Amino acid sequence: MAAPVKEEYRRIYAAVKAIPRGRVASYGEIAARAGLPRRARLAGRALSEAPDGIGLPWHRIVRADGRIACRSNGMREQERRLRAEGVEVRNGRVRMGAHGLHHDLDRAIWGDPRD
DNA sequence: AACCTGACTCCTC
DNA sequence: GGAGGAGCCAGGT
Repeated sequence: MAAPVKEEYRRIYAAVKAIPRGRVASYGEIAARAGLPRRARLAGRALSEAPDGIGLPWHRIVRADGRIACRSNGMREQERRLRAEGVEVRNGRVRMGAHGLHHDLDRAIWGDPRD
């Protein structure tokens, strides 16, 4: 028997929750981490339908180019939350090179980009 | 089923 | 860096 579609959402939420504080990831990256390659849009949809009460760090998800994707409200809030955890946001844009995932190794070698 | 839309991404110019 | 277009997948009408 096939699992309900919600299962895909659950995986995406898990991937989002796995993002460390002060770090951001793109929709595509989240989808990939959830075992759903090329489903960036699904990640976006999943987040748009995500209940607020489950402690999901939705603000750590931005577009691949580092820009905040939210069309309607939430954009301001996302920016505020990111700054609150040390992520540099400028003109609704995040420095992916500095805060993106898969930079853990670089950070260990070159040091914290925020220094 | 066709058509439209969207918290996406990539390429070209 | 912005504009246009194509590929992408899921939902709503």
